[in-house]
Amino acid sequence: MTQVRPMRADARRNYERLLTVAAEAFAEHGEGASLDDIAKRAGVGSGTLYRHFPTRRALLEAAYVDRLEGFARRADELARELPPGQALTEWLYELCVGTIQVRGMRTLLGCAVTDGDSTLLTACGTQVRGAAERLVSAAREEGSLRGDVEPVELLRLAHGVAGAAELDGGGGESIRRYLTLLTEGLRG
Amino acid sequence: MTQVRPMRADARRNYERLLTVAAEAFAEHGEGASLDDIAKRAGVGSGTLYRHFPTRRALLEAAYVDRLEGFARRADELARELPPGQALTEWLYELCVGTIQVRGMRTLLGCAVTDGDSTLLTACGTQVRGAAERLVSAAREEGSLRGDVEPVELLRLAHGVAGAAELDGGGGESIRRYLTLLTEGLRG
DNA sequence: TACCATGCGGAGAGAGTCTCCGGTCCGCTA
DNA sequence: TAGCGGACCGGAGACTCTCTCCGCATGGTA
Repeated sequence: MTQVRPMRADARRNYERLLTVAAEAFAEHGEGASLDDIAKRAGVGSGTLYRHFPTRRALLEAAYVDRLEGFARRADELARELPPGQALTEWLYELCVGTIQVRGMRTLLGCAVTDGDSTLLTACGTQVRGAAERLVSAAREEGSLRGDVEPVELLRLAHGVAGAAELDGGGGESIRRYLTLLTEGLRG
Repeated sequence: MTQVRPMRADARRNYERLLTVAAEAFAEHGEGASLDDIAKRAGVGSGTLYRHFPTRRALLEAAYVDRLEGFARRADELARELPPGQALTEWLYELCVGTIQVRGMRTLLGCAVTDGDSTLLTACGTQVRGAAERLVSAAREEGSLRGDVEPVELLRLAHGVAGAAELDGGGGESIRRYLTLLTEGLRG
């Protein structure tokens, strides 16, 4: 927005390379992946990495914003394809799968669902929350979702379900199971 | 069990000191607390720390086994004091509170609920799972819990709920809310 | 072509982990 | 209660990772 001057060509190149490598590294080693190693694999000095991304968090966010935005878009797709209740369930499922598969994304999605302090993340957290709101209100209207659940509560519960499923080994079946329990409740 | 020879007095003293300090440090700084710092605060060299506890994990486990065992004992207390359904709910609540309050315990409880590779943890994980089983079967018999929930699933869900509540700020109210949603289900 | 701000890279300080081994001191025996 | 052997100690130091700093290279512009 306030990007007055465009990045120099070499800078832009390095920036992109870092993002690509970082996404791989975080997916592989989790969010603790070595930053110097990422720099090395991207063929740049560590100074360059830290200039573009002052903190580990900044890099993590930048590497995954597009996926986070992807979740938001996916919500609207599902809303078009399925009846509200199913769309919501399916979206939560995909959210959980994504959270587990891409190891570095766990925390990130968690934060996107909290009052963030990062502009970048806040922006796309807002998109995700917006998507959740649309799905939730449609499902409510249909009568398939209880009236008093806040969208953000649902997102946090999904995050929790992903955590639970991860303890199981993180397969899609575990996620489905825990989502079912959550949906239907535990009562006898 | 195969501890033929008792520890020498000074060794035992150091061991105990390390445990005390470690529990404090982990509670305060999370499981990433500096080990050398723990050694220093306990007044021993880092060599001593690593001799007693070869890995961070070993120390973390040793520092919290008693609390984990405490959870198991607490289950039986609650079973005596309250009707089965309530006892279960209350236990899960306390489990979540403990998980959040003692920062280092999060992962630990998670692992206690998975097929562990540590003898120490497996032992007390078994206690916790046993306690969960007793509460679950009582609640089932009473008819307040659906018949197809495995105790271990419940433990993992509780872990997830703690995660969700932590995103909220981790207050007791959040935990209660999420447990309620889980218990009653999300249906409209 | 020449200029210079933008951007680069990697040396190095700082913090943490973990090992190794010379030295200490506990606890047993006479 | 002195003396011995081995269990146990402590901290120096090698290694890894993070992050900063600054002399140097280079893309964009005139």
